[in-house]
Formats: sequence, structure tokens, C-alpha cells
Amino acid sequence: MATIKDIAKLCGVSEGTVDRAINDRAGINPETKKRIMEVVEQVNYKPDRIAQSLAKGKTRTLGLIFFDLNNDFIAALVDTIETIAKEKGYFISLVLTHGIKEEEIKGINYLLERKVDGIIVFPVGKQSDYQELKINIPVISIYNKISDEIPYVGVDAQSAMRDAIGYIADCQYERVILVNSSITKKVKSGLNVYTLQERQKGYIEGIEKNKINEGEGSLIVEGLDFRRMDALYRQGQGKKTAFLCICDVFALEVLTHFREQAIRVPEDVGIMGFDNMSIRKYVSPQLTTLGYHMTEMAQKIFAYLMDMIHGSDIPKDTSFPCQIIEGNSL
Amino acid sequence: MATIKDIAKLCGVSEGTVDRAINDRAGINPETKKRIMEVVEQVNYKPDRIAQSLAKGKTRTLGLIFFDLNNDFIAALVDTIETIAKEKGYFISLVLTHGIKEEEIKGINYLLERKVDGIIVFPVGKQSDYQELKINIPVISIYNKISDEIPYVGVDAQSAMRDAIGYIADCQYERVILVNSSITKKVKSGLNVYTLQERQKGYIEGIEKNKINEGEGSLIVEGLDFRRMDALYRQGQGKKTAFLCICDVFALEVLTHFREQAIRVPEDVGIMGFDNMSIRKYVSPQLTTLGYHMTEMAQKIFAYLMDMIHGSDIPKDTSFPCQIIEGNSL
DNA sequence: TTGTAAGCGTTATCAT
DNA sequence: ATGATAACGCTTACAA
Repeated sequence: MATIKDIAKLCGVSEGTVDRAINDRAGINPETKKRIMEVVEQVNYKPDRIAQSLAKGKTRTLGLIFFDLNNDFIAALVDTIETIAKEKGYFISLVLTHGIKEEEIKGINYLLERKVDGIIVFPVGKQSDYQELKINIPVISIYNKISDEIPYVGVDAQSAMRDAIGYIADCQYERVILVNSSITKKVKSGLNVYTLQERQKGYIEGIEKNKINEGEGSLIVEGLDFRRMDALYRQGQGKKTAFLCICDVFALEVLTHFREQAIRVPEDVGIMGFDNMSIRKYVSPQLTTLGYHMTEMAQKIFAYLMDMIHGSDIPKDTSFPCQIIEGNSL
Repeated sequence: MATIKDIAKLCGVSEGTVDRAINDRAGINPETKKRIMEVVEQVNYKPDRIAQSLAKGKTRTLGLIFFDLNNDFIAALVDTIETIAKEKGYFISLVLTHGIKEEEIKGINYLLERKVDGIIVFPVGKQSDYQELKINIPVISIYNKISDEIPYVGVDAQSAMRDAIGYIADCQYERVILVNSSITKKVKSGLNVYTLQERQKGYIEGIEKNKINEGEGSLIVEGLDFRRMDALYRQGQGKKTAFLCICDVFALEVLTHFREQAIRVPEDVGIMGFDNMSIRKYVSPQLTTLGYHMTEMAQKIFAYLMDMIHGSDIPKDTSFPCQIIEGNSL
């Protein structure tokens, strides 16, 4: 690979002059510039971004930290961010944690050593974990809030869930069972359960407000505990029951579970998800779910990160509203 | 951030000695080393990977170039590769092309400027495009072959499709319609259609070998042209017909299409996909498809790339066998 | 307008 | 065992 030095030698000028030509800097004779640029073309010069990064202290690389790519709304988010970033000349370094806190810490340290200009993280760690990391670059946390200092962008999960219960109630359901992730276990392991908790809070508010589960209170299943789901379902004694699931993947699992037992959806039991995964349109009955504008959100996240990188302040807390996406599962 | 220079000053030794301590190099007094390492701890020293990269000429970063993350088998591939790579101390730079050749070229150039140690690409470009790029680092192409020189890892799509037709024939189908991507259009645009073509070749072999489509020959739909699908379906005049789709996403679209018209699957029409997307288990009837060991393939791809990076030769052509994954859509 | 040289934070070679 | 210094390829401030 040809370097600036090579070109300088080839043209009989100094490295500084070549730099002026290449980077359109002022103070260079158009003639000289033209001559240099011809050589640049000839030798197919490509800048060494590593050297540039070292010299400038900026890498034009963004770090992305996610659980995994199995949820297609995460994949969509990564996709959108990558596309915008590339447009703006930024690169994406991807780190997957699989929900393991140690992996997240390791990943962040890696990104810090790699001198990325900013980080977007769907965190599994909490404030205390992040304090120890001493992060000195812009960070935006999404879905899970870390602290009041680290900007957060997410969805208004709480009111979404509350509204969902209202919608379910309107469909004449008398009971709504929440299928959450194994939140208790996660809390015990010191993991960040912000969005799970928000969703659960919304559920609890919803059942109170809509007089759902009368005499039973909140009915929560943690994890895909089908046995408990069956028990809770039967306990309803013919009352119209729905399962509100923390995410579409869970909803699809529950749907499949009941289908295998010849319990019909929505005739015998209602199901609702959260995320608006693209695949929900392929299942029958089509899943009713909660969605939001993923592309818009991704754009906002990227724009915010750019603002931070350029030294501007951004709101500490941004939430996108959710909409009920009607299907036939209720 | 503390640098080696800082530590050297703090310890009253030279930078070379600090380097010896930090990187476990020989020729250092254990006492000195201990003293230095304590300071390293204290100041929370983290190596600057950018500076390391510049000095060593290696970035320990791998470039991944894919169409997008919408297909969950691609997402799974990225996921697996990222996980293995991180274990080995390699980083992932992700580039998405959305099937646009110019984006791919730009992306590769970016990665080259970023001095990644190797590239894994699901190419949309062809040999001629790659020749111009003058790539001087290890590259592995997956799914689509670029040339005889650039190592390729893929699946044995041709025999898989042939076998699929055999399987469909065993299910008493008399007609099989291939739903391919818009391959003609892509060929015209100069895009790489290797795997699409392989799959189509397998289809053609299959129908000949199994006496399918007698009197009709190969019946191929390009793209999700539902009108043409309907026409071809009706043309069958009650003969048992199946749609063999180039990928699961297409299969699910076709499935949905027929369901909407109250044409039953598999009673009235059979459907088969390719990819073994994880979501196929959620749809009813469960999709019959062709699958392969994605994790194994990802591991092989990574291992090969490491071999190349370390100067070893690897096979130019590696294909993984596919298996028929039975569902209820045939 | 052009050249020079220090600096970015490492690594690596050659003295001492 | 330790130190000094060039080198990696670029940017940038300053000098000519």
C-alpha cells in the first residue's frame, strides 16, 4: 500500500503538501495539487484509517452492544443504525453479550481500548457496574436505563402495557395473565431489568384500572413456565382469559403451546405480544402486539449519539410511544 | 487515559521496560515488573489498540459483509461468528449492503482502509468487481462463489434441491413449481447469483430425475409474483402441486398468500422452504424446509479465516450438506 | 506556497 | 536487565 510518504517522494514534494492535496486543505498551488492527485490515482492511494485515528484521536467507529441478534427487532435496529452510520462515514463494531454481564463489561472495555467514538448499549449491567467502568466517551443506553446521567432512549413500555390491558378488557376478557421474563432471578443476579419492570408496572396498573382479574390480583408467570400457565388458565374456570406476553417471541411460544393442546386462539384463550416482530404476520392467528417506530427510534439514537460526540447535550430520557398492532389473537 | 509513557515516568523506568512488564516479555527483573504492574493497576492502564494496530500492522478485527440482518439465518451466522471471534480476541466490524453492489465495494474499501485482518463476505459482486478491488488480505466468500482463487464456503444447494424434489415426489406430488428470487433481473444487473443458480440447477435436475411436471418442464416463478403463482397453480388442473421456495421467507409469504385465499396447505397445495429459519416452528402448518448446521459452518468459516490470516492454505471450495427438515407443509 | 518536525501510543531493534 | 530510539502513517503547528 502506498503511503503519503511514497507519494511525496514520487512527486518530489513534502508530506505536508501531499496532505494538503489529499484533504483539500488551503494553501496549495492548484498545479501542485493536480500533479499530486494524479499520482494519488495512479498508485491507488487509500488512507490508513488506523494512522488517521491515532493522529486525530477519533476513530469514526461506533460500538454497539446487544444481547444477541435472535430478536428480529434488535436485528432491525442494528440494520438501521448501520445504514445511517455508514452514510455518515461511521463504522460499526458489534459486540454481543448474550445477556451475560461479564461479557458486557469485557465488551465495553474492548470498545474503550479500541477508542470508539461512542457506544450504544442495550445494557444488562446496572449503574454500579457502569460506575466502575469509568467510561469517558458518549454512551446511550436503550431499552434499559442505567442511571440518571447516562442518556436513555426507549419505549414507553409502562403506559403501553396499561393501554394493552385496556384494549384486552375492551375485547371482553376478564382475566389477563402476564408472561414476563424470569425477572426475579435476574434481579437476584444483579441484572438490569428496567424495561421488564416497566412493562410489569404497566400490567399491574392496567389490571387495577380495568377491573381485570377480580379477586385474583396480578397473575404473573416468570419465564416460559407452561405448567404454571396451564394451571392459571384452568383456574379461570371458563372466564375469558388472555396471556399478555413480555415479547413476541414469548407470545409465539405460548401460542404454539396452546395450539399443541388444541386450545384455540382466540376462541379459548387470547394472546398478545410486545415488539411487533416482522414474522408475526406469518403466524395464524396473526399476533396482536405492541409496536413502535423502530426506524425513527434508530435515527433518533444515532442523531443523539452524534450530538454527544460533537459536544452537545441531549435529553437524558427519551421514550417512544407504542401502538397496539391489531391481529387476530385476541 | 494513562499511557506507557506515563507509567514509565511514574516508575522511573523506560518505556521499553514497561512494555516488557505489561506484555510478559522476557528480560525483566521480577521486582521491577512487580513494581510496574502495581502502578499499571493503580492508574487503570488500558492499552490503546489503535496504537498497537499501527505498530503491529494487525488490528485483530474481522470485517463482515452481508446483505442485511432480516434473514434470521444470517443473524445467527453473525451471532455465532461474533461469539467465537470475541473468544479469540477478535473484533467484528459489520457492513450491510442491502444487496447493492456499490455498497459492497464501498464497504470493502472501508474495511481495507480500516486494516481489518480478514473479511467474510456474502457477496453480491462478482469476480470482475473483486479483481478491481485488489484485495490484499484474507477473504472468504460464503453462499456465493466469487472466483476460483477466493475461498468459498457454502451449502450444497444443488443436491439439496435435487433431493428435495425427490422428497416431494415421495409425498405423491406430480408438479413442483420453483419460487426463485428475481434471478434474471439480478443477472442483468451484474449481480452474483451463484447460490440462486445452484438451487435452480438442483431443481431442474430434480424434476427431470423424478418425472415431475410431465409435459410442463420446469416451472419457475421469479420473485414473489403471486399472480403467476396462482396461474401456474390453476394450470395444474387438480394435479397435486407443490411450491418449492428458494428461502423460508419466500415460503412463508407463499404460505400466507394461499391461506388468505382459503387454499389449504398441505391439502390443496404443498410448500417447502430453504434455510430452516428458527421462526418456522411458530407457523402452522409447520414449514418443511432444508437446513444445515449453521453453527458448524460458522465455526469452519472462522477457523479457515484464522488459518489464512496465519498464512496457511485452506480449501478453495467447502460445501456443507443440507438435510430435509420435516414439517407439515407437504 | 511549501517544508519541517513533533506528536499520537505502541512495538521492536540495538546498544549499554 | 534496562534504556534509547526508530518506526508505524497520518495530522498539525510552525517555520521558511
